[in-house]
Amino acid sequence: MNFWLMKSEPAVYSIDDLARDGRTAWEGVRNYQARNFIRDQMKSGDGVLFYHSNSQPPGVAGLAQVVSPATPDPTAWEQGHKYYDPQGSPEEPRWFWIEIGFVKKFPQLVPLELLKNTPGLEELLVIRRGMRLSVMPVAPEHYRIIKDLGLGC
DNA sequence: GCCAACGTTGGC
DNA sequence: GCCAACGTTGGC
Repeated sequence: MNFWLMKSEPAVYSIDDLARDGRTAWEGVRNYQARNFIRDQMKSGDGVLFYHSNSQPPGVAGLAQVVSPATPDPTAWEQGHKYYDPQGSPEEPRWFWIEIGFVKKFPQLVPLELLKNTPGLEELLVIRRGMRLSVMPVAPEHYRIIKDLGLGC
């Protein structure tokens, strides 16, 4: 079982939206490194930290889990779609998505600032300068620490 | 709104 | 294959 952090702008899709929908397809990943994580490593049951980016303040808003295997992202060949990519096709898919399911919204958001100041999280990727991946791996120990912070343990 | 960091594109 | 230009991300 692996653990991940996935970024979303809450103005676009928030943890509350996920709570309402129950599950959602993570469409629109158009970065090869993130694509490779999705396609090659994400498995049903993997734990997900749902991160709110571009918000006040940014931080981890709750927990989700992977609920589907990776499948081709069909928005890539929808002409006119925001995520349309003319270089892909159903025969040779270039981009993939997984679906995530809602697990829990934290009673209060774990702000980026707290992640930076929590001992044991020094190596967490999301606090690194210039780390812009929308999907990134999280060490099991880091996941546990952040989950405990979020749940108030 | 600013701007640093980074990925991608495309001319050569 | 190099690298400048450009677009995007995302914290501040």
